Amino acid sequence: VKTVGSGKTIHYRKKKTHSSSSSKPARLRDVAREAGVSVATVSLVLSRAEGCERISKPTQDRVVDAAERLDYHTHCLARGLRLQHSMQVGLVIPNIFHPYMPPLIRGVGDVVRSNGYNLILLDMSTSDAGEAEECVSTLRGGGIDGLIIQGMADEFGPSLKNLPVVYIDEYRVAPVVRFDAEKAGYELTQHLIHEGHRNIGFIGSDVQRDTFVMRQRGYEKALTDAGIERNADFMCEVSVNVEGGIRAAQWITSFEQPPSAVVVCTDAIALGLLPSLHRLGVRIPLDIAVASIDDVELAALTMPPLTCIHVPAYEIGSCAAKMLLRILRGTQLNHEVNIVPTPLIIRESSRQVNQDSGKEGI
Amino acid sequence: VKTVGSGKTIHYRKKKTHSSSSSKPARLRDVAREAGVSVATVSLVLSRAEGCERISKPTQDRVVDAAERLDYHTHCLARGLRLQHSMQVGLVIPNIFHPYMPPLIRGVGDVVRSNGYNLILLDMSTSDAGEAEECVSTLRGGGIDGLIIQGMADEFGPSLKNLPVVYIDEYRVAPVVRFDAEKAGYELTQHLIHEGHRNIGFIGSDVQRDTFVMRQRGYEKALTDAGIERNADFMCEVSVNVEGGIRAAQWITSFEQPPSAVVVCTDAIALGLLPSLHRLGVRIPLDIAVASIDDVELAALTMPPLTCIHVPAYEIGSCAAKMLLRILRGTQLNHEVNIVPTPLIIRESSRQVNQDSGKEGI
DNA sequence: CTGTTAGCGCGTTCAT
DNA sequence: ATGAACGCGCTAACAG
Repeated sequence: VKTVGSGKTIHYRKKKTHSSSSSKPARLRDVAREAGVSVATVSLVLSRAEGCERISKPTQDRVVDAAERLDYHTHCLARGLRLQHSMQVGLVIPNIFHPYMPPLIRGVGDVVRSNGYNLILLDMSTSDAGEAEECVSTLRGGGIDGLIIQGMADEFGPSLKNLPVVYIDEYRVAPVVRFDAEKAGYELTQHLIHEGHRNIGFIGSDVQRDTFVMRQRGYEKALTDAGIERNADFMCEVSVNVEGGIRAAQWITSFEQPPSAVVVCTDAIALGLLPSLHRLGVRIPLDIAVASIDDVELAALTMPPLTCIHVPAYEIGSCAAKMLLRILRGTQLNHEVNIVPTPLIIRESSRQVNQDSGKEGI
Repeated sequence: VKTVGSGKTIHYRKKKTHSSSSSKPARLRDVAREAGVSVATVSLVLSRAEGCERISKPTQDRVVDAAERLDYHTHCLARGLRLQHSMQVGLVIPNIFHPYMPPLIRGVGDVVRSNGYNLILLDMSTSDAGEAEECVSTLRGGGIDGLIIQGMADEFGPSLKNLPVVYIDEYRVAPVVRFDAEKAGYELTQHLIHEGHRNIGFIGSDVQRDTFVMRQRGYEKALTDAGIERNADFMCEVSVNVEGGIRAAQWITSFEQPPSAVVVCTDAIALGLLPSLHRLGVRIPLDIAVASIDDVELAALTMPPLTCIHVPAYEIGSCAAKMLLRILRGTQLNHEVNIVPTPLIIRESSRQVNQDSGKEGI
């Protein structure tokens, strides 16, 4: 019986079931009692899996056996508190509905999980600006060891102080992994020019994220470099989803003299655009050629198959996760900028002549 | 200076920066010192947001002010350890690539987040059976307060002991939220029968989850009830993704006398099937009518638009989350089975006559 | 080789 | 109205 301070002992939990098959989960001390050793020994044996010196073999066996019997599982919170890490990383995304997201999330998830970390998904689609920051603020205190932020760098100001962060698809922060969005817009436009188009439109995003600004800049630069004058009438902004594509189709058909080709800033829009144009009687690529950025899985299966800049979402996610893990292991990479390659995939939506079906995607 | 036990004091952290702008995050005791009160007072003021009696107004202000100055954030792990909850729930899904998942995830996320919980996403796509269970096992100890499991009930055995769980789309466990998959298969088949079809095929899943078994059972029952003999040749099993749809298209075109209609067990397959059939020269619904289950966003934009049983993924997710929260608040609902309605959405892919485009989805 | 115990940061009871 | 101290469960430093 120990006596501390003023000599009083307060019992928070009156019940002290010594039974080993209690409904309460087993604790370290329960295992220690069951195995007839101290908690330190149990901790030593169970934490260093297999690589545990100092403790005799028979003792180890007794401990492992006892833990098994009691169905013991380390208490994450207690362990985390002691070790000062939660083994959790957060992933902040603006919109889980974009078909670009699932592979990106899986890329992050695969890497962090195989390294013992859990993934906290922070889908900010339905949140206002302040909520995202507040949400992360809460997590700051021990909740997460690091953070990956896709396309929402602006929403987080000083609240990220002293928290390891890796960004995705950003241009004014680091460390970051992204593809060259300007080059993507440029190459797509250039491709359409090579196909003989001069009146090329651009369907942009109504949210002003850096990656979208760069895509548009690439489009504009390609026109300029080819000596083609820009026509502001041929540019529009819609929401980044299927609805946006539907609206873009209406926009295109509203012209007396529509562009002969359009660059779409992202597949999420193109996926709505193509079927909508088809229903409005616009033939692709005969009446209008279409090219887009992302190359999500379904882009190869639109009618006709969609010419795209392929953005490797899974690789981007896993790369970001790997970078974050390096930071968590102590490496400083404050200024690292990782740019992943984005090949141009030419399909029928932009080809003038070759109309034979049945080749792509099957 | 206090003396406990053998009278020795070990200093884990030698440095004791009393500066308020240290790089280390501020702790409760730092705020207490800054405000000139005890930690108990600070805890009292900061935990009960605004609704804090007992403490005088000026003291409260001093505390709040000090916390603000030091950029104090409660340490999740410490708080969780003390309160015996992590304020985190897990969501286990078999495959984030299925277009049914994003709205479901968001449904869960919205509800839990607005109740102060974080969402740990456990995407088991790339994991073998044991890994899923191991993963959850680790989380068990304090890591999560509850769990939502979609379509993977079999993978988890006794490891879920004493952990609040809500299932989605399961048939042999509870509490659960699901739609009536058998009715879905039944109504779709019945619809095709009403459209005049007799030779109706079924494209099933090659993984044997209950929901898929029930969908097939509904299809079979509808045929039986209509007095149509089942033809095993008209049933196949493919992987639940776009590739599966592509393979299903090849399967259909391999018949000399193909079925005049098919029920597809899920949109993920149908999304690959439709364009593939189109490329193989099969006209829909003229040569073959198609109907599917899920009604994901893009189902309204296929060519032609896809007849579906609409499954409200967001509602299912949010319903499961609400049920879990009720359990976490102490309500027992061990046997609750929540079945959400699934309307039949008839579109052009199954209509024999009405071929006018431009009505659906725009 | 094993046991004892401080302390991670917080919430809370009891005493003042 | 406020403060002192315990303990949530675990790891690690140190004693034996």
